[in-house]
Amino acid sequence: MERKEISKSVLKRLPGYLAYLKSIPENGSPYISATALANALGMGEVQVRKDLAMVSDGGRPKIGYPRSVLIDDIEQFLGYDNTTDAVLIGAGKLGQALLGYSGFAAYGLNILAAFDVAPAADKTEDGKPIYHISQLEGFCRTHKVLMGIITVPGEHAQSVCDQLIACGIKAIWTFAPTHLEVPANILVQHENMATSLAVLSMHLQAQIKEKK
Amino acid sequence: MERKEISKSVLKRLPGYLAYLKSIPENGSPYISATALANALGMGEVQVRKDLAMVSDGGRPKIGYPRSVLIDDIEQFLGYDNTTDAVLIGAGKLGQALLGYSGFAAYGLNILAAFDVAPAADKTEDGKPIYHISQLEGFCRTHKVLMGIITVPGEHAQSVCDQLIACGIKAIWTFAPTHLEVPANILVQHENMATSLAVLSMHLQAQIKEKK
DNA sequence: TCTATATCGATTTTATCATATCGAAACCAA
DNA sequence: TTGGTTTCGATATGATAAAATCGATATAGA
Repeated sequence: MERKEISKSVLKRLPGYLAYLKSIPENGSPYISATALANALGMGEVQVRKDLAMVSDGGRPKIGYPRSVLIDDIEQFLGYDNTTDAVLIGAGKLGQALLGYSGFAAYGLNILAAFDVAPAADKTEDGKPIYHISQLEGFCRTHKVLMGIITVPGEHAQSVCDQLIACGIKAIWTFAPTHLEVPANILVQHENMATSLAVLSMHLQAQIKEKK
Repeated sequence: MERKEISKSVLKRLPGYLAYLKSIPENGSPYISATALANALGMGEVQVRKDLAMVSDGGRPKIGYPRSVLIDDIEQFLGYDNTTDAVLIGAGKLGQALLGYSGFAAYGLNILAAFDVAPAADKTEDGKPIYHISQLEGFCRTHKVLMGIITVPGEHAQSVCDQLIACGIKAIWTFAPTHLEVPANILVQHENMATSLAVLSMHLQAQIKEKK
């Protein structure tokens, strides 16, 4: 399967398919059709079929896709097979929650260490080291880290972000509720709680209004 | 300002504007133009202007929008002015991180209490009560809670989700990495870490490839 | 007072994504 | 073998959002 240009919206749906495919019990048919997937996830079957066609070519009429092949194809496409290393800045509650979440391994993410301005301990409960922020650059250079995760309060996010970029980081995953200014070749993925809340809040308002 | 139909993509951008507007120091001009906002956030000025026109009409040529009025208008539109109550299920690390995050108040979200199958304590450090899951329904009914936050492991998410709906919940914010099956009138907002990671991972792969 | 300029607001164009339709391939049953 | 059914894959249509363009208006400065 050669790589094609892929739209971001397709990309965002792939993890959903993957999660569902993995949740299917081992017994039962080793095949799964795009139609079945669509029904299970409540989506249009055409869309699912198109998405799958982007990343795999194991589909056969009347049969569907072999489940294991499909899983492998999606994982390979998403890069879950070769793990990427990351550092985390801000060992507060959220930071520690992320550090302790073992599920990231399945997505090919490996958080090597955490950094903080005032480390409360030198290791997390799970044994991940916590260093002082001053050691960040040295660590990133020696381990060739390309991804940084920001879990500091909003007012320090930009400064941390600048430091990460200075350390050679190319991709940033931020949980801080502020806009980050970065050069063009750096990708910032903003995990935006405020956005989600806005959508939810909107829905509730509409519901309440409707009831009247 | 009467309410218009608004697209979800506009809705998702509003919190960004709001955060930036609030970050501007109090001194300086009390006015801000759509053009200035666009430059600051690295967006197209037309898009910003259109978005602002949806929620406010205080814009004047050559002047821009009065900052305070604009902030109020966006907040009112997003419903940040009247707080909504919520319950949180799953008092693990992530759950506690969310419980302890004081920033939600600014978004009009008030987490009343947490529930768990095995509460480790009866209160969080911040004084929020943690109850056994069996008390969920009674609590929701008496407090007329409409929003539920799910921070349990994936394998229990669907069951928790069903319970919440049975309690009269209308909007669900889930951090579990699984698809949730719900009736049509219930809104599920999936805070999808896997999706974010896919986007980041994709970017890194492209970067590495490019270098060769 | 008058002109120039910055900005808003509306309209049109373009691009992107989602949905619908159609032919081809593969299995199943008669 | 043959017809029917299911499913894939490709093409075409439609909807939605982003971008570009243009006129109108209010302020600043001459």
